[in-house]
Amino acid sequence: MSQDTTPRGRADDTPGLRYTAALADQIERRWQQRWQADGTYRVPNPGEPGFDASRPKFYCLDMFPYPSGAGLHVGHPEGYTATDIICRYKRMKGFNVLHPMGWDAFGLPAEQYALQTGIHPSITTKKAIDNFRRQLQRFGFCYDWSREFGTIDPEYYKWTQWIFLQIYSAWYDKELDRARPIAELVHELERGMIAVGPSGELVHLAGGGATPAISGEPVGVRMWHELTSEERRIFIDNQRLAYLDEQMVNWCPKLGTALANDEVIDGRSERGGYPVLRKPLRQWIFRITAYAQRLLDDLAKLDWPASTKTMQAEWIGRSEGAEIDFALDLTPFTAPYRGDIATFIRVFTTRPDTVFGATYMVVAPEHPLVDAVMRHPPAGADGPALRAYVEKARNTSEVDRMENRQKTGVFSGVHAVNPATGRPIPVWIADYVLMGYGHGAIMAVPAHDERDFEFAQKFGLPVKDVVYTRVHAAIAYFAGYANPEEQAPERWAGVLADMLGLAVSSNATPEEFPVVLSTIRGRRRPGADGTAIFIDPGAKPGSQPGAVGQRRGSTRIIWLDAIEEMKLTDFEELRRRVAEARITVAGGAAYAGPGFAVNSANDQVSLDGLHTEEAKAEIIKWLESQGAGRRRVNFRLRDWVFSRQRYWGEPFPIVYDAEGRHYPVSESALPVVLPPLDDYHPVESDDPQPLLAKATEWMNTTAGAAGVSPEILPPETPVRREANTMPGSAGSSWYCIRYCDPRNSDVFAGPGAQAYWMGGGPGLRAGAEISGVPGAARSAAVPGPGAGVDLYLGGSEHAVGHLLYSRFWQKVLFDLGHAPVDEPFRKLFHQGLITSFAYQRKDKSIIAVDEVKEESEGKFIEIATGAPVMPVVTKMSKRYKNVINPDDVIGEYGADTFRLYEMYMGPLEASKPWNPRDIIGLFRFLQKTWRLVVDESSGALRVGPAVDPALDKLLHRATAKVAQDIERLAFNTAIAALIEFVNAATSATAAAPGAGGLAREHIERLTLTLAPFAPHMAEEIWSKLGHATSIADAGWPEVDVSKLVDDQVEIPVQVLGKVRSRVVVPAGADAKMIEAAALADEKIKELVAGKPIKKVIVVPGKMVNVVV
RNA sequence: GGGCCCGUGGCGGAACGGCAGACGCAGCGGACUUAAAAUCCGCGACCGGGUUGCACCGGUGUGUGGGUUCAAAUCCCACCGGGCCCA
Repeated sequence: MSQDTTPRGRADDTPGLRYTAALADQIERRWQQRWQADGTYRVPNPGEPGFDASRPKFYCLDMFPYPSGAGLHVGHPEGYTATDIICRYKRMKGFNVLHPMGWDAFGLPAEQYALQTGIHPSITTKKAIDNFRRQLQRFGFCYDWSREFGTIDPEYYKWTQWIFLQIYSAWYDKELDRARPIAELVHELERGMIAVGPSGELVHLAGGGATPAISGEPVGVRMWHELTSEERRIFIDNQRLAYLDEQMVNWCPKLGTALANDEVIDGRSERGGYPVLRKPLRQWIFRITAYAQRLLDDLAKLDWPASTKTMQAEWIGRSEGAEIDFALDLTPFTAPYRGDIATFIRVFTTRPDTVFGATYMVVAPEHPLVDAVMRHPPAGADGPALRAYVEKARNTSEVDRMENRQKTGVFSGVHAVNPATGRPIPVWIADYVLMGYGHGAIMAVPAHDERDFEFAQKFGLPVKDVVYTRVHAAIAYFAGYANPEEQAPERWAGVLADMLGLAVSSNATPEEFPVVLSTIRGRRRPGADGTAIFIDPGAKPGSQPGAVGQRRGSTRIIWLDAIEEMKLTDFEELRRRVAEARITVAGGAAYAGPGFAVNSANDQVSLDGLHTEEAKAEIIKWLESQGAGRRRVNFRLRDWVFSRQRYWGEPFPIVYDAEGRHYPVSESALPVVLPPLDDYHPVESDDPQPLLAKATEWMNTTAGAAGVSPEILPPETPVRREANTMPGSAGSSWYCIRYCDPRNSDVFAGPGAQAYWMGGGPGLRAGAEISGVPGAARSAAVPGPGAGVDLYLGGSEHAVGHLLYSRFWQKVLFDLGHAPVDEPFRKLFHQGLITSFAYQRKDKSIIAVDEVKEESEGKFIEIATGAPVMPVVTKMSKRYKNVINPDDVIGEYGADTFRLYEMYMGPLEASKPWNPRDIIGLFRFLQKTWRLVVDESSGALRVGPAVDPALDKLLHRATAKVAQDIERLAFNTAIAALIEFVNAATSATAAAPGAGGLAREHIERLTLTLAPFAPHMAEEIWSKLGHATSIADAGWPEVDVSKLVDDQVEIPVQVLGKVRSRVVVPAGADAKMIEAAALADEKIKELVAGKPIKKVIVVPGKMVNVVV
């Protein structure tokens, strides 16, 4: 207990056994020790002594914490208390409950601390863990601490490295749509079932390897036996799910480290303000994109918050469209260099229907064409300007480039040919196109893409309409068919406005425009011809006389304004704009939505008049026939860069030979243990160098010493270890599996343990059976109810990162036959943020709570200036001095009160402010409960002889409500129900002082119902009741449903929806009886007297509404 | 700019489309006490009528404006305000 707090409820004449903070502390510590000594919360695995196979399983997981040096804050126990309550409840309901805890302990803060102090991160981390564990245990959570581990434990990260090797040794078979071991790929290559395509891609040969020599294999396809060993190696490496590639990193030479995007501000490091360069670095990358479709599809079977699913779906970002090849005009290049340059630019577009409107192209500064252009600047390019631009752009982070307010770019000097129009279009280089998306190049359709439009406006590039909205189409029709009278300077705009108004309000299609125009022409006799078009579908006929006229009047003004916006001088100009396909420019913004294709025809294909979806299908068909494009699904999801240039992470089980070829460390040599460093200062260097490279002795070794199998490399071969380490998300991507079997030293988790805790129970087929069963694998193991973690609780900030990576690892392990399910977390829940009060100045800046005083009731001023400030709710922050330390709160009230308070604050998912004033209410509740059942001076139970039937009903109802509310994670209302009962029981026993207290039966039931929320007090009372075993093992009290209903119910009676009276009827009364009772009521009779009763609505047991 | 979520007493919050404000805090009143603390009991949205004061009666109330419905805090539309995510 900290010294600066005052325990509650202490006074001179306090009875010795009043529930004070001191007593709470004594009770809580005593039981915590007892639970630990007895192993109360240890959960055996299948096959272990004490395991009861007849019980269903419940796996409840908290997102494990990063143990920071600052210790727990009040946000941690919120989620942990919630899961603790559920787990205790489920256990009482007869489940085998797995509820583990551990540490996500690799990470930057410990490394930075090491840099300042020279203390090894493992020392600081272990200290932080000890502190976290102590704090958590003080809450009395029912974790099975025997399963605890940290991601930094070599016995754990051995298996993290092992999983990396599984991913490294796997490839994705697109035919079977699952990952398979590389060995199987080699086998199929050898048998001729798979061959290598012209650009090194994998080609499945129909008919297998039986007749590889017979014609039919595509040109350029080579068989395995035709490849050199080096070619084979490159092919295999390109198929791996973990592969090496160059990726740009934000390298800060001064800090000697790579920085995350958000650590770079305006090209300088956030810390220190040193220059940051974009440098390519060879890094390990996971081919998560191979799983994009499955990661998207499988969201459907998860019980997750809809918002989180949406975020993942958007992150994966599936879009359907086409890949289109634009031939390059190579004439500007001098002849000898032409062979050096690709003959076309490939783009991905979601709007192939707009290809006729592609008036220029843009490639990213990193695009291969740019390198070619810089090597041999073509005639039309400004070489120096081009180099300067590319240089600058390549050193700007993607985030900065995307935020780019002003479009920048430079002409490459090259032209491409639009395959649809056959016309040459210029190719520009601009940083608003990213190399990472599509193919790093776009066809620019300025009329129908916002960014392309901006760019075209800035550089004076042509804009061509190829999609019309209904309005555009109507304008074009008018331009073509207006009669001379309607073209008159004083009339054309008015007629056009009427036409647009009618076309839009009637949803007219272009074919109907002639009717629209003729209707307009005859509008002096509106509606006379009875055309459907004229009738406004929204207006109720006859309901509002004049409405149609008024509507048309105001509509006309709106359209006149719109026409004026287009700044047209006269009808001739309108006609010219339409002819030049430049209506969009006049509108001042691109139109990116769907519409009707226009100006989109060549000799072979015409999209004109087709709606966007039809136009897409039509143009793709044509492009495919020309060999210039194909249908394509594209994902926004990028492959996962898995290397970090840090020290405090898992080392890779990989070594390189002198030629830079990589080899895996064999399983038997794992773990590859992180070597100590003399000091943790990075080396200042322009050349990106991971920190681990400083451990030179460890770095430079031999294949044998590193543990590479002699079958792949002779033991004496000198090798260099991989100097990068894995990211923080490595260890957290599979910890949920390890908890099933945390001490297993033979496998990452035993199949039986996994099948029980992660699978659908013991009945689910073991993982080993799944491996190598093509096609059948996934359908056989679609997780049913109970598959995966049954409840995973943690903050929504992990909605994409951690939660997506874990799903990916789980799927890989599943595909390879190592895991029984392909989704780790069946049900997910996010607890809300706990905020705190602070104060805000007039200028909206936040001021710390200790710099403010309350001048008068509800009026706060800043002490330094006397200026008034407003109380606001913000995140807890050291800066605002509004951080709450759980240790202090427990010292003042005890852990049971803390738990109750956090659960009572509001709905679990809502963010809610910590209000110290409110805690006392929950402390009083516990005190009252204690007083109700325990004599404060003797400590004996206050047991009354008789069961009070009224209380009996109330208590059964409370138990039922608490159970119901726990199931739906509504702890605040569950606690309210408990408070209500205790209040009622207190009144009842006070009213009958002779009776002595609650009946024993009631004390038991109340204690059991309270147990999940306030386990220490419940355990104390439970033992006073004479039970020798823990209340954790007691059964949840049965509810007698007959006690949940009353004989008589009071039903409100409404007249015209307002409550006017109430009638008492028997509980089971049917609608007729209730209606009769309601109509017989004096007040109701009076109110409806003289009025005919039109209708009586009766909701049995609920209410009556009389309509007169 | 786009998407999602949320606006209920002085505060935190309750409320399967069916009695708005459960429960807690703060406040007020009473009991107990020499007194206080603690405890126990009670009151608690607003306006009007009524009454010495109650009781009671009528009306208005869930950010604003509309709509659907016998009935709306709850469903739909628009707006205002706040939050989160993406850009």
